[in-house]
Amino acid sequence: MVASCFAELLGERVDLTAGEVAALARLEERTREVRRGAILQRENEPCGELFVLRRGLMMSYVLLDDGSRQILRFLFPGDLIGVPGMIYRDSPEALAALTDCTVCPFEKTMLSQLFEEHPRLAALVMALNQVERVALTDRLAALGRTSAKARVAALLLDMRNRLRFADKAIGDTFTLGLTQEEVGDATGLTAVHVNRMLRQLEEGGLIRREAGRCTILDERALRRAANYVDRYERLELGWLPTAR
Amino acid sequence: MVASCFAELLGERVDLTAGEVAALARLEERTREVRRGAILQRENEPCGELFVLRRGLMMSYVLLDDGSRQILRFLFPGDLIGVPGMIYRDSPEALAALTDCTVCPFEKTMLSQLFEEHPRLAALVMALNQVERVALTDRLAALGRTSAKARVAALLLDMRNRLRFADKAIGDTFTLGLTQEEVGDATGLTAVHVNRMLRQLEEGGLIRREAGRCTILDERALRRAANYVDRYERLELGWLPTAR
DNA sequence: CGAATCATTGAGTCTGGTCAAACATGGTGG
DNA sequence: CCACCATGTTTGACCAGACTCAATGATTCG
Repeated sequence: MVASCFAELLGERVDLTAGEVAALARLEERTREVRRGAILQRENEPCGELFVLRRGLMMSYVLLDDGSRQILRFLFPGDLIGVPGMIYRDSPEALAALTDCTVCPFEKTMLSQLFEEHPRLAALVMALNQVERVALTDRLAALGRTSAKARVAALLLDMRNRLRFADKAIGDTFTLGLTQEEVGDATGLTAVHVNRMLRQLEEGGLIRREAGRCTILDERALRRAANYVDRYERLELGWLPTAR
Repeated sequence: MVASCFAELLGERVDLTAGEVAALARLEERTREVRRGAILQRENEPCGELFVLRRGLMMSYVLLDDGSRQILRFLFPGDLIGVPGMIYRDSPEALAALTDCTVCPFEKTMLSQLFEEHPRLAALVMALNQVERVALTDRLAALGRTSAKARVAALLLDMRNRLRFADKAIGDTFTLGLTQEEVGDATGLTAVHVNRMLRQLEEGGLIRREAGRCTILDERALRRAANYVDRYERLELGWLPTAR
């Protein structure tokens, strides 16, 4: 096993030096197990720590007054999670495990140490923040201006791509690992309507579903229906400072 | 005039050293004027530069296939804009001026220099990125899970707060400076429906409108209607590395 | 003063929500 | 192995919030 899951993720983008790898490994010295369904961080409760997600699938979400939930983001191994804890006393979002997970908690002072000692890593972390930011604005535009069908299609494509990033063996068939209610909470729809949209996509020959697995039959058409752009591709990182 | 608009914004959060102020001033050595209505950066076109917004109100937005527009964010003096240009060759979002503006373009290599020489500023920039990220997720939740009235109310509160941040003299009355179509494109509604929601807020005694100005009559009720939290307040920055 | 942009209002439509029931699935304990 | 329960999926009938289209006022600007 690699020393650091986060280093592995960053290593996809740039060649890390031994010193950088060592610094990143320090973020993952401790581990904690989180059971499927368990809540790692509740909304509006103090958040002293940040985490690296090492294993499993998690989500961040908020609950509204009327009890409805908006899922903000799905979290994959290598993701830095609970980052808003860096600047707020109480967490603006909740973190929960969708599968059994392993997380590595670390103190926020570790981050400032990273910034001092490894400017290139700091810049890289900020670059990945930007990727996340752009992915969020894509979803914002989807919620504001696209149809229910397009939002569901976009979610399927995004999940497939992110699952594939972790497991290169994944092709056009994958296990979504979400209930239709969760898909609805991510796309701003009801579970019932998600079901109808999945059916439409299936009837249109864009996807096939069987036994909890989903196959993308016509990726081009699905991308068109979804207005989807993969933001994790083709990053320009030539401007990064030199490694230390 | 202060050397740097960005320094002024950061200076609201921490006491900057002379060296830091000087480094920030280098981001704003050049200036460019942008006319009201002009587009500084088109979507999907190469974006070589980043900018500091020095004067005026701008917005970032995306256009969808069907011609509709989603406004992602309104931009105020001191904001770093076009940041996604840091990692993508082509801009994922457009930038346009809502009033006559002054911007300060700078190269992305300037950023890496900042990261190397001023780790505290790098951390601070990242912290402000997080504020922006959380503000975006608030809007995501609003678009996904709240009513039209709530979204319009949230926009009013947010614009008032951000205008007040720049001009402390602003109280409960302010000039919104947006057309109802722009409000709609920011909230995922049509201009017609925005008009009806404003009317409802006015009839409910929450706001008053006259001659393009808006007065918040019952801030508590408006906050409640909007589910609004000001994310620009109460940041915890004690963990920042020491200044250089 | 005319043209253009923006705000307002009404009538009718449609996308997506609500409610409720039936159906599938999988895990559990007897 | 099977009955049972909990959870999740599917489907139908109906409803409502938000959209569309269209017309009329109000402002602003040249």
